[in-house]
Amino acid sequence: MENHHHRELSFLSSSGDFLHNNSIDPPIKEMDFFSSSPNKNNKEDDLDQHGSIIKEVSPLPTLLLTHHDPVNTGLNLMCSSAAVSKEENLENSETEMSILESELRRVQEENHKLRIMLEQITKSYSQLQAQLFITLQKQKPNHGQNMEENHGMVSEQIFLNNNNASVSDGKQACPHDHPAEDSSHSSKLEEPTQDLIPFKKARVSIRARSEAPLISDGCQWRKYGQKMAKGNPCPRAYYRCTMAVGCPVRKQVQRCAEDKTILITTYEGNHNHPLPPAATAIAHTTSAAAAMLLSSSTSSTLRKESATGYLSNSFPYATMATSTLSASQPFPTITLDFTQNHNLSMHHNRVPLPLFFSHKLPPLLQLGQPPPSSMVESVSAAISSDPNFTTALAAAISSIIGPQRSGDGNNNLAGVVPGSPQLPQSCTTFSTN
DNA sequence: CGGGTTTGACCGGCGC
DNA sequence: GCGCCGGTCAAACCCG
Repeated sequence: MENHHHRELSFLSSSGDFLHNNSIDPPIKEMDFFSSSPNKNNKEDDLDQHGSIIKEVSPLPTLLLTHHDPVNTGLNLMCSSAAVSKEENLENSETEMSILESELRRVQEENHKLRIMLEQITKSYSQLQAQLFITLQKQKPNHGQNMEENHGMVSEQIFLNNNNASVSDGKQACPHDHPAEDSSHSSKLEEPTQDLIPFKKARVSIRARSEAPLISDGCQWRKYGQKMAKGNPCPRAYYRCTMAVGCPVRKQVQRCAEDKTILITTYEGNHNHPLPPAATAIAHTTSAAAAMLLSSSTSSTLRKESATGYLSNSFPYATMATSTLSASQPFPTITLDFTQNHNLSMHHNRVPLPLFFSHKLPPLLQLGQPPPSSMVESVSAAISSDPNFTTALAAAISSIIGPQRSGDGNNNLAGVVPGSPQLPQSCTTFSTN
């Protein structure tokens, strides 16, 4: 667990470093607040002599302070120069003090902003947890009531599915959707068994364009089967996670029948072991999607048009995808469609890859647009173009907070990361470029 | 030789 | 009951 936590920190830290290289605006420095970069230099030492106050007031790391090199340089010169008179030293000290004071005020302001941001993040996090908790509670009490609720859910999800086409072009023809099977499958949802094992059946689908036969998602997979699916000339491959013995996570990989450049990868289940950062982030995202799906399934309050917003609030790069809910399949499924981000690119100047996909996923770099020349530029573009950057930060923090709180069993939002069996098992479909 | 892939067989759910 | 279909198993095969 500790090791896992360390990995999460490293993941975020690296992101912070990328951000730090962008000298556009203060939020970049705010990300450095979470950086554990051991950046020690003389300037920091110099500041330490005067800066006990600074350290008490603000926990901001040295990276933030080192932005103001002239101040430190002046200190060094002042202390080392024997030719400077006492008066000049005094004057310089006063000047320096005023500079430090203004610096202190600025840091305090940034600290205040950080606090506000953190509060918002915590609030959103709590809301999501509460929503998930309510969902869990609703499913336990009496099945009779749930039957009625699910009855409503069925009709609603049928409604949602009927609107899928308008959200995701070409998706109808994909075997995952089977629009023609709506009636038969929707009737299944009325069965009590759906109430008994709803989590086990939850699925999330993500579609994207990819020439690669498989995407690298940070996990290790072993192929255990391949089948020809009805209505699709492309075979469906079955994989299971081999990162730990007995890990229940499985995934299916299949190309869309209509557009074979679209790769559909499906994840199912919760990992029972620590995950590498990339896989963790994906697991968070997919689990959030699954949680959202399950929440909507039971509460009947979440509608399709809010699905993307729901996801983008907790995992902002879901805004790159079109979210759709469907009850047309044997398992309730949510689809994150990344095949349409050429539209998004009109709104996001250069939409970088989801941070959590990381550089380990080169295929995803081909999402319909030229890849950024560097992660620095990617993140810079994200900052400058993505108004939801603060929620991106929230996602990153969630990936840290989640594992830390796993002990209490209630605080894991997306809980997929190591062992949170009480949380919904997700099945996510990735389509990559 | 060990680990991963391939592929036909098998199983269970579902509709007719 | 039968057939279809999705999902899984496991022996054979491949590869480094």
